[in-house]
Amino acid sequence: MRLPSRGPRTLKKPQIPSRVALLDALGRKEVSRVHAVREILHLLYTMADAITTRADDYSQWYIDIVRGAKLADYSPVRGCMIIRPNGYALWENMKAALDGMFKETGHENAYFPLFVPQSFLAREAEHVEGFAKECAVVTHSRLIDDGEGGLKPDPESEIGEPLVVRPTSETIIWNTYADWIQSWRDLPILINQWANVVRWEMRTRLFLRTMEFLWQEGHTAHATKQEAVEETLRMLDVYTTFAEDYMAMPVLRGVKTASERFPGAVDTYCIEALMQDGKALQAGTSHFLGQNFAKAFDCTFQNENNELEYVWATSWGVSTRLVGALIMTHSDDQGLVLPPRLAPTQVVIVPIHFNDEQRATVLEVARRIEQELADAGIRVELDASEAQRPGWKFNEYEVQGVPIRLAIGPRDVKNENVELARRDTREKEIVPQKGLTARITELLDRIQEGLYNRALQFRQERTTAVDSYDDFKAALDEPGGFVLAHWDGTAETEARIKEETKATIRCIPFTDQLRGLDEPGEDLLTGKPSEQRVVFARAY
RNA sequence: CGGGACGUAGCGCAGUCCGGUUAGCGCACCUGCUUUGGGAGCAGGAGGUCCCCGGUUCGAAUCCGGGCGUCCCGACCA
Repeated sequence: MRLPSRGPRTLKKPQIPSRVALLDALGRKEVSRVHAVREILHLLYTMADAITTRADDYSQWYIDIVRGAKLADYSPVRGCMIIRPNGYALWENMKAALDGMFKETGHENAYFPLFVPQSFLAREAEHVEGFAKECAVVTHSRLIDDGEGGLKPDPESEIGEPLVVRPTSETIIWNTYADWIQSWRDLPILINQWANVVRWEMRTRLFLRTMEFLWQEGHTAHATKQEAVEETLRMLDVYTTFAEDYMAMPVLRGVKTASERFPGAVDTYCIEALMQDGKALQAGTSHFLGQNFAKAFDCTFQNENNELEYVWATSWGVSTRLVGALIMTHSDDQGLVLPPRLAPTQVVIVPIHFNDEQRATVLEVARRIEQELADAGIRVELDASEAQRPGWKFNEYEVQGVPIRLAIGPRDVKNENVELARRDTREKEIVPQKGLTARITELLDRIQEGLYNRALQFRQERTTAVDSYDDFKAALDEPGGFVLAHWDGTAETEARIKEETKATIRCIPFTDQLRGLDEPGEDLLTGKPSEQRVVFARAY
């Protein structure tokens, strides 16, 4: 049973069956029972107020979290979402951390156009094939009265060559790089852009799959293959560090198989995370593009030996999908759980008082603590609003995933204590005001580490190595998650396994992650030789 | 694209079968009082082109025709 949560929602909950449907199900003579059934359902739908549990319905739980924590709304545009301040603050914190790491590794930010001439997209054969089916295309520049009180594109205003709303920017960027690069002295070019992209998708899942999303895309140009490959792997390392140190989300690193590769890439590397429902989520990708785009856009340079060579390329990106990954890695049935390093608010203070006199003394202490924490660089918020009562606030901040909550009431003022509640374990304790800042600084670190360890343990419990197809199928259901198995390297086998089990090869992992399991073997299905195990999973 | 359901206040719904007071209920919202250590109580209040167009009728949320939109299942996609 799914129950609606508090507050306005545009989301349609499952609807109570109509009278007609119930009459069909129960029989035409059961009119009174039909009324009773609908009455009961109606009561259940309106009286209770909870986030759907993960065990009950995982995808509904996810939607309840996103909406309950006010991260995003559905929009009037099908397939698009509205990122609310809470969700955007998370993305901003991710951006800030990543942007710093990009700068540290020598990258600069720039901005390229939203619109890509249609002909650009057609230049690289695999690239077109990969993206052509999901492009939004602009063909007109003007609206006119349609004579029926509405508007329509002015047929007179049809623009010459249609413009594609960028699904990714390789083409327009390489068209530009071709102008910028003549000599080996112009290389490398290390550019990143923060942007939105549009991919015309059928299904929507907030943050995980929407038509428009926000991301960063790095595009680099190099003089040698080796340098480009090194860059590709360097950025994969940056993503790994970000995922593990900031998001507290362990990831597997590896390279994609040919069928999962980015259209136009020579090699696609990825980090893969495991969500709580046992499904894998690609959390970031880094592509070695070889000379494919350089050739498509005739981008050459003269090397030190006065020879003309094509430029070597990389591109790499992460998107607002990471917000979805964050949710599904840590959150519980009470709501969002955020790692302190990314939490927009790390500590919330809730004052409790029964009269004006108490209000004054409680707030005085609360403000002093707020100031001390802020001075220590902690993101702290004092909620002194009288619009809601303390109990309501407790719940609200729990749903929103604030890592630490402090409650201060008259009792605490008198005893020079505060009540400290941590979101990750839901433990509460009374602690002295003295030394509070140091305690909280240390606790935030411990929470960050604890979340990572919990997620890592979860992943380890759901990573299985198997050597037979029967075991493989069993492991996908129980315990689920990542299944390490041998594969003969052919697309045919990969496709057949996908067809039969819905599992795909998430990556061919770097072998340092396969401690003790890096022996060669034989393919599950065909028995043909395999150099190493690959990671299978059902995926988002 | 095929099959099914739905469209009434910000949200969730009742009322429609069988046409007839001023279209109701819960949540949310506004005002006041009492409250406040885990989603407060009471009282008062505001909020509606009943998806749109046309028809039948003395009278349409309700019946009829057409249109639009949304959701679910399948197909497709990842």
